[in-house]
Amino acid sequence: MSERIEAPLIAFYSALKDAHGLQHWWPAESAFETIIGAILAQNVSWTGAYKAVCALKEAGLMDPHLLFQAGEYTIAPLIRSSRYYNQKAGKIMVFLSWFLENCDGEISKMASLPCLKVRRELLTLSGFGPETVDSILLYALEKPVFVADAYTRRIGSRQGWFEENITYTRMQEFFMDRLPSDVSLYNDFHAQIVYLGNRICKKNPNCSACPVRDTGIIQCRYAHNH
DNA sequence: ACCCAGGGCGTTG
DNA sequence: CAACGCCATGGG
Repeated sequence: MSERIEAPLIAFYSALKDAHGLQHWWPAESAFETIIGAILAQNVSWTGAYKAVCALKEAGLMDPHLLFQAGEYTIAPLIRSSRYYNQKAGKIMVFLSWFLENCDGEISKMASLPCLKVRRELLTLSGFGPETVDSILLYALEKPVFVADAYTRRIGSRQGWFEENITYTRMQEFFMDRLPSDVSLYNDFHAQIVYLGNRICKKNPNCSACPVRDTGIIQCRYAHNH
């Protein structure tokens, strides 16, 4: 309850923002598109996920009712570039079933439901884990929910903030306990972590060219062989 | 040829 | 509980 604000964490974020600029997440034309994008972006590069988003838009299907009517076997080939496209086509249908049933396919209704209730319910859907659900809450519904991920774990542990094997929940609490409840801050903080995480070594925590600690000036795009 | 990307689930030991 | 296998594209 005593949410004291920790300056070092803010300073870390500021260093990243100063070095790389605001990331302007989530790139989408609508909140619904953000949700679909969050599903398609699971464990794949954003370029692949974004191509799939565009394919759905070009097919005129970026709409809850039309997408649901199209069915998973129609959308699967459209989203090939998002990698596990058969699974993801199924996940989209699973979400749409919930969305149409509980919100009539209207984002405003979803946003007006209690955040924790939505979080609980989405987490029961097959294919929707904490990161995807929290991304939907933060980036589509603009709820003050901090999104953690594999990069957050990697970077946070290299910073000495927590152990590498920390759970998702505890990692999320680490940030929410130390940051003001600010949607814009949560938004760009996670985006900065992803930007940084994308260009540091996955395997070598001690890579001298990976400037995770302190400034955030990037030198290592794991271009060298360890 | 390799590595890895804005995860999550099901199955083993 | 951890440690895997599975899904199955595309860019560097």
